[in-house]
Amino acid sequence: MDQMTPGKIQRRSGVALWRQIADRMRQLVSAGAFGETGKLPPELLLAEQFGVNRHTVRSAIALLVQEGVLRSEQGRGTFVQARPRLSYPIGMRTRFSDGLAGQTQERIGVLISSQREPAGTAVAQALGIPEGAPLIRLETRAEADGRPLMRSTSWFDAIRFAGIDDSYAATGSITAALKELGIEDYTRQSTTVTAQLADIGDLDILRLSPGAVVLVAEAVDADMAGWPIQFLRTRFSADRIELRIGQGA
Amino acid sequence: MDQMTPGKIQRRSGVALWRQIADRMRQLVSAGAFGETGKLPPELLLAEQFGVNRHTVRSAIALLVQEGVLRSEQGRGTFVQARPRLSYPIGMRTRFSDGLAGQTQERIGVLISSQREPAGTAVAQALGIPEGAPLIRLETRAEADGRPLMRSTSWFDAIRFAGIDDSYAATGSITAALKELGIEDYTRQSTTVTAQLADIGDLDILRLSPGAVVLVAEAVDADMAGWPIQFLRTRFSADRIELRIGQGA
DNA sequence: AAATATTTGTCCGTATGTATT
DNA sequence: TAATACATACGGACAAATATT
Repeated sequence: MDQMTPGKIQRRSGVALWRQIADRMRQLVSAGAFGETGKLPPELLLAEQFGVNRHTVRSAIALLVQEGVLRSEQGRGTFVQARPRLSYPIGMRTRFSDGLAGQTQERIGVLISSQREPAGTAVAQALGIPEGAPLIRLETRAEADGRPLMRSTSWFDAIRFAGIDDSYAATGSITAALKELGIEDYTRQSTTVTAQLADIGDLDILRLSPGAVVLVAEAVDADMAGWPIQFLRTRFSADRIELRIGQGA
Repeated sequence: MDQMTPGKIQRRSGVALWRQIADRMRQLVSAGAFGETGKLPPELLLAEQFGVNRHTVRSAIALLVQEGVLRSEQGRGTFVQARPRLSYPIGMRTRFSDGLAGQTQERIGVLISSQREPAGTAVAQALGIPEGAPLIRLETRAEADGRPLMRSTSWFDAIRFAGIDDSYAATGSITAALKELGIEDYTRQSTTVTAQLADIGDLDILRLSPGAVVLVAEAVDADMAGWPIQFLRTRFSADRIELRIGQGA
């Protein structure tokens, strides 16, 4: 498939032309079209390729500039601003901090909220505990390069892991928090990956705009004896990340 | 997160209200809201919850009916039509036919097109061959339960695997086609997963509507000696599938 | 079995938003 | 900036099919 070919835009599809074009251009940018220089064709040429008026292309570019994907300079042109996708390894020893080491400068894990709640059906099954058992649920967000990258919801046994919310808040890392609670090591037991349109919470927490895509990974971690210790659901901003399986992960 | 809460709809966002509502309802359906019966609240109630007119909700429902997600019956109500997500295992021995065995009735692999082309940078690197080396590219589509589930582009060394297009067309299976060419067994070497909005080709081949999401898996298969034999890029309709890693995959 | 209430399907007209010229 | 065409969204009214009493 020729990635440079803009492709036809669909009218009366319920999505405004300028938004369709913005979505397509976001794709093109993350696919590395526009080459080394990152310079986009002039607006008039883009308008012609998409088969729309220049005003419509300008609306699309305005959104992408606001998102930080593009940068416009009067008289010079429009340029790609975004960095390449981060590569997130998934495997037996999946850990956020290790996985992205070397790919990004600052990495910050922030505790958004924590609360106690009884185990629902899905979580209880994943953790191998009775339904209704007391759990601690952590809502966290992680940033890379100064922008939100993913948000996670994780569930722990409230008795065995009492105080993990405070430990996480202090360390900003699940691995470190578990270590404070006596878990020296753990492994990933299973991971399930799906993809969706970003929901309202994603738009807010990950600072996305409507129509953005999120990768959703649900995983179970177990201690070295094989007992499940946490169930977590992580939502990644799909534009910024790829999940890598195998290859020494 | 309360899955039943419709969430706020944004006006003037470049996405029509009926499409935002359709996207949200598609999510709710695949999250298993609407319970065992699969019966949706009446249009008037939905309209009230979303804060729009009944006609707007009807436009959203009309799209989902056309997609096969919902089914409307005059006088009775509107019901969930979609089946649960298929679960696709990713691991050393990933194979389409084995992976989905037992989950779906009919499974058909169709050859859309094939052609010879020189190796591009990415493919050459993945297959460990010189750039510009002759390749055979296969475009295929697979259906499950009578609806398109995924489409794949795969690249093979044109010399070693001459005639694989005919073999695939005849058998409808990569595994079978490779066996005809003397490859008795092979393993998955690596997989990379991303997610995007469906592009024009996806909309056409997978029969999706604009705003749909696709899971993209890029993988390298190697023979038992560890030599790469194929590079493939598979695009799954994200609504219909989840990728499962670990757990005996 | 009959009357009533619910729920989806269709039609009208009008106001606003989007895209082009 | 203004004029035009079309898509989107709303409100109301009624018909048709089904469910309830």
